[in-house]
Amino acid sequence: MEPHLLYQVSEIIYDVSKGSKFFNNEEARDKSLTLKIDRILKKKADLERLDLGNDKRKADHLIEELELSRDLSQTIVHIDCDAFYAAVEELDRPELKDVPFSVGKGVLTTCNYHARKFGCRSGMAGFVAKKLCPQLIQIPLNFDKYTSKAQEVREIIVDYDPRFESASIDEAYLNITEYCERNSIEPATAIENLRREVHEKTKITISAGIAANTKLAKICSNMNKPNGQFQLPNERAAIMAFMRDLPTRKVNGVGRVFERELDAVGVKTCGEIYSCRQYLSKLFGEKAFSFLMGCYLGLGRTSVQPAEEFERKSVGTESTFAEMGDPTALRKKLRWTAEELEKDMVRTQFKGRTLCLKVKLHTFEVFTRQVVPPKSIYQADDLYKYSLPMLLKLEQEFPGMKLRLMGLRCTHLLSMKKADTMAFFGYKTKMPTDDSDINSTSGTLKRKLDDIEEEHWEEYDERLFEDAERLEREDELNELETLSQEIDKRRHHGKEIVPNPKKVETLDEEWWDCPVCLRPQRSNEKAFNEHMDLCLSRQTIRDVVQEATFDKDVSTPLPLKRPKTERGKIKSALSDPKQRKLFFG
DNA sequence: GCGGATCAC
DNA sequence: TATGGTGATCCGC
Repeated sequence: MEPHLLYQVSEIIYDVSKGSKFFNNEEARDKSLTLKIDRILKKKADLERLDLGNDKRKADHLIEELELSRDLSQTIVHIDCDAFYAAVEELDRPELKDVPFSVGKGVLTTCNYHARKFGCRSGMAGFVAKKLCPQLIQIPLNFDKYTSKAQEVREIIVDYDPRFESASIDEAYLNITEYCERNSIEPATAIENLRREVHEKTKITISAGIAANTKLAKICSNMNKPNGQFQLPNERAAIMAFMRDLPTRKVNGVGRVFERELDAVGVKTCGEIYSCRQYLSKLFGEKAFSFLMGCYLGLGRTSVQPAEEFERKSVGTESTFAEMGDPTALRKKLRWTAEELEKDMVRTQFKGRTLCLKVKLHTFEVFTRQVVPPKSIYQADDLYKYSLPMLLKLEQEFPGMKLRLMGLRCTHLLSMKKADTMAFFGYKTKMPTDDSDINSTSGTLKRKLDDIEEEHWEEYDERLFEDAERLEREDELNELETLSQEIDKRRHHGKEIVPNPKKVETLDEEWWDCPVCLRPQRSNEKAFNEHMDLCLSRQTIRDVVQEATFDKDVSTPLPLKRPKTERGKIKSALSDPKQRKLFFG
């Protein structure tokens, strides 16, 4: 975009935004970022007076170490559908092709390239975009449509890498090393074919980056966008040269804030990271330090992994609404939010051991509060019961508060998928391993699988898979009930939990120290007892898990996160015809 | 472990 | 008139 146009765009954005609550909040955030940067600069000035020889050696040592780990043997590809939602909409409504339009009401989720010429961007408020481009057509989201289109694309890329990794609905990482070898084809040619095939079959254009690892591939897919590709050779010199002049912001993980902070200490490009290496760890922390060293060297992950194999860490829901201050209305909204979350918890088959309430005030300030209920929960009644005290406390903290958003999220998840839970609580003698074969699967599913193997998968009736799923689900529910009771017994030392569903606890000013965890707790007797129960039960769970999971060594801490079981993998594989094919030859 | 903040899409 | 939802991670305390 031309500089003078760019200026006009930002001027318009400023004019329509200034004075709004949103804008005021942005300004406040900007101010605090400026202060943070001042602190960073002062710290750097202090460091400059010190001898940082040690830090420099530490950095150089890390560079050496990282260099040894450099793996140039893999060919990784990042593919990215161009303006995906907009492209899908255009297929249904070809008349949109030549006019600027955006997808998403209120805030633009994405927009086509015509709209971008006017300065419209994803994430922009609808009314601002309309100001920039009065003829902009705004259409609502059709999530189901995008999901099914994405599936069409995936059915093609699976032929290039059956273990591809979905990074989001419209992005994927592939490892095509083996594909290229097997077909004696150059990566660039293979990806040209892939892009052509995707376009022919789905009418979606995609951009691709080809490089030695995921970090580089992701950057490369942005180089010739839209509908283009870029390959960075798997050579150290080429990679170093590429990174040297690359603005830090281009790297995944460097956002608006980190870019500004780095800029302030004189780092605009990844190459400039090197000259600052002795400061980085003290200025930005150890994690950021090694991340930046990886950026300087152009290192990244060389493995890709199906997304289903990643473990989920939270389930949550949130929504924005017209400013609301009436406590009764807020309770009603909380109740509704709890009901929404229950649906997601059931859908994903999890209970949560902690519950997090998020609110956004009318000023756009965001606050979160969390509790650990005395048991893991997922039902709306429980979600509401345990989040209400947090809401009440916030009302005390901000008298007369008005909200524009409310959200609930469960973390420290407990999987309700039977295999996981059984293994977790020691009902299986051996933890499933990653590469265990299909025969290690037990129960209903295995029998079904044995049957299937005798037949040809393509001829197998889809409904029988559903039957298997349903049978298994019934099994799970029954066993889960038994298991749940067993767990509760163990967790509470045989004490009965007395439910008290209606009474809302008041928040006392007084605090007592819990004798188990030694932390201050509300002095309300019931709440205090519940908390103590939890503290005790945590210890009990540790004991149970250690007994069940480990032969001798009980020093390992509570494994909150467990590897996904083989059974889970098989189930996800069965839901995809291409992968099913892989399983059965 | 909690709450704020950042980041990606 | 008016600025999203979901999930992850890191830091300071």
